[in-house]
Amino acid sequence: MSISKTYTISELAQEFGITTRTIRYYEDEALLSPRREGQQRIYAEKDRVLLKLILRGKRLGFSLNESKGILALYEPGGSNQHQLQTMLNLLREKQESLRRRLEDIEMMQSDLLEAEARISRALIDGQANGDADSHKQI
Amino acid sequence: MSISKTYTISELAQEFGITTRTIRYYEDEALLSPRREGQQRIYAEKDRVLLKLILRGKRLGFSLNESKGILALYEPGGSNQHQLQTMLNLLREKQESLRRRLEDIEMMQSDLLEAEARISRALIDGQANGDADSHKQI
DNA sequence: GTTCTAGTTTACGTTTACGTAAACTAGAAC
DNA sequence: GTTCTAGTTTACGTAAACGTAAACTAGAAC
Repeated sequence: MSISKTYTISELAQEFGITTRTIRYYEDEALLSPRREGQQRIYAEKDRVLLKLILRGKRLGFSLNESKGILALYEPGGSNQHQLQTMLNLLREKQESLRRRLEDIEMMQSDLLEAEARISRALIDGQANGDADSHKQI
Repeated sequence: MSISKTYTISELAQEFGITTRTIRYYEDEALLSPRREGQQRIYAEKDRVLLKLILRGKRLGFSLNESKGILALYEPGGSNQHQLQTMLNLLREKQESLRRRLEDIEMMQSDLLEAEARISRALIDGQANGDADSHKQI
C-alpha cells in the first residue's frame, strides 16, 4: 500500500473554508481524532473524509451530535448481533429523515419557482409601462 | 370571499409541535406579525403558511434570518425594476443553495445505503456462525 | 541567536434559538 | 365573586457552535 497523504490543520481549514478553531472544536466534541506528531495534529485521508461528512451534515441542518451518530455508521465496529441491529435501525431512521428533508427541498423549490415566475412577470410588466408606475405597490 | 379561518397561538403550537414561546420569538424576530384582538394574537391562514415555511427552512438548516429573506420572496411587494431584479437574484441564489443541498442529500443517501448493505452483510454472517464470534472486532 | 511562521492550550466572549420562571390580564365556568 | 384557563409581558438562563485573545512551543530562515 502507498503511504496515503496527510494534511495539516490549516490545509484542511483552507480546503473547506472553515477555521482551525472549528476543526479543533470538532475534535473536542470527539468527531475527529487525528494522529499526533510531537504536539502537532496530523490528519489522514480518513479524517478528511470525516470532516467532509460533518460539514455536509451541517449544511443539511444536522447538529454535530446527530452527525456524530451518522459517522458511527461508517465505522467498521459494532460486532454483535444486537449492536448491528441497533445500527440498522438508526440507519433507517436517518434515511427516513433524509427523505423528509428531500420533500422539504422539493416543496421549497417549487415555491421558489412560482415566486420566480411571479417576479419575472412583474419585471416584464414594468418594462411594458416604461417603468412609469414603478413607485406603485402592487 | 369567505371569512378565512383563524388560529390561536396554542392551536398553531400544537399543530406544528412547537411551543408558544417559539412562535412569539419568531414574531420578535419579525418573521410573523399576527393581528391583535385586545391583547391576544390572532393568526390568519397566511400566518400559518409563513410558520410552516419557517419550520421547513429550519429543517433544511436555514437560520431564521435566512428564512426571513426567503419569506420576503413570497410577499407581493417590491415595486420597481431594481428591487424586482434584486429579488430575482436572491431567488436564484436560494435555488442554487437548494440544489447544493439536494446533492448533499443524494450523496448522504448513497453513503447510508452502502452502510446499510455492509451492516446487513455483517448481520447475516453473524447468523451463519451462530453468532459464535460476536465478540470479535471486525 | 533571533525572528518568522504554524501550530498549540486555555479560557473567556458571543450569537442564535429558544427554555423557564414570575407576575399580570381577561374571559368562562362554577 | 372566585377559580380555572389561556394568553400576555418581562427578563434572566442555557446549549450549541464557534470567535477571539493571550501566552506558549518548535522548527525554518536568515
